[in-house]
Amino acid sequence: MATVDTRAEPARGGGLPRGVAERPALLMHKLGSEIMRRAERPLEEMGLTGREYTTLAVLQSDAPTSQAELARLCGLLPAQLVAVIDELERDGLAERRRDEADRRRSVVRLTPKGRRLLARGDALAARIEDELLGHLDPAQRARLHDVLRQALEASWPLPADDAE
Amino acid sequence: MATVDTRAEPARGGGLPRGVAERPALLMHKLGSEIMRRAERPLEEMGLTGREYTTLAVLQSDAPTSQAELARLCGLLPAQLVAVIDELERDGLAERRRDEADRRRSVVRLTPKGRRLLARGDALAARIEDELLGHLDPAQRARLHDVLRQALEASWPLPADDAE
DNA sequence: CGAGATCGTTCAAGTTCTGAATCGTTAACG
DNA sequence: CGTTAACGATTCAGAACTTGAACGATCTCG
Repeated sequence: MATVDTRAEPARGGGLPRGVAERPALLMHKLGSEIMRRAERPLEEMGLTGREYTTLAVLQSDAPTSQAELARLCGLLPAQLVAVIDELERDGLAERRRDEADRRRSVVRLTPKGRRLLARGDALAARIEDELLGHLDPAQRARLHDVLRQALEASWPLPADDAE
Repeated sequence: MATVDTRAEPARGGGLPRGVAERPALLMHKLGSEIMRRAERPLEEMGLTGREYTTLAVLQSDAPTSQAELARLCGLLPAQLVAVIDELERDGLAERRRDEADRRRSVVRLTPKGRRLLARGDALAARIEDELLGHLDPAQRARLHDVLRQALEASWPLPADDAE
């Protein structure tokens, strides 16, 4: 049972509200936005948006064979991805190439510059992770990483089984 | 060191992309949105939006003394909260009362109906948590809950120290 | 009293999301 | 082969959301 028994208290100074702290689902959601909130400013200073960083990461690690697949992996609509790639290309971080085997597709590839900036983004992400998880030792952190990965990996098939 | 060493592989079927799975920060962010994504449809069926559910939760657990404080706790702008409270009030889930001690403020209180719907929302949240964390036993889950709470509680002061 | 701050609210401008329509290309199949 | 359907990338328009500025009412405090 979700341990929500909260007898409303005066609501102290600046802390995390109990209404959130007591509810795992809200906690997880808030953690997600907190990470973005913290990353936004520094990312912007290196000329990236959160979405662009994610896209670079997926480009490097998953080598998608089309924009449609890239969009799916990034959780974006194809129409949204167009603007992202436009921007990455404009900044020389990635480039489109027409797939000669199937000329409808354009394959997006990281440039060396894109790879370098992704590395800087990863360093930033690691720094933010340190800020948030400073109270955990490396083993606990690795464990948390596994738990999160399993949670998302196990739950992944669902988005597809859109039976309606 | 962030373990990102990824030699791009063919990008399998529907799974979680490696670009995300390997990066804790992206994982946490994705988990946050995945939760919302899953909650949205069922919440809508009970007439709530994610934001409204969060607001009900904070109302019950933190008893904020003004809309401004409620907004801060919910991570919303006061101007955004107006629409949320309008809607909650329209649905009979909460009500505004003018604070007689300081007549600028309106104190928002849950109605019994609001409390009941919040309980249903909590049940839904617990169900989604089960889906995502089914692979953890209760002790591990409690541990995860603590870890997340600590991460956010420790990091909370920062939003305030806007020294620029 | 009067200057300045605070609270809730409204409004307008900017941004983003979303779905439909389009164009070129490929696949299916009689 | 030739026609029809499907697919990939793109554009576009309308809706939805965010954000900051401005407002009227109210409080604080010298």
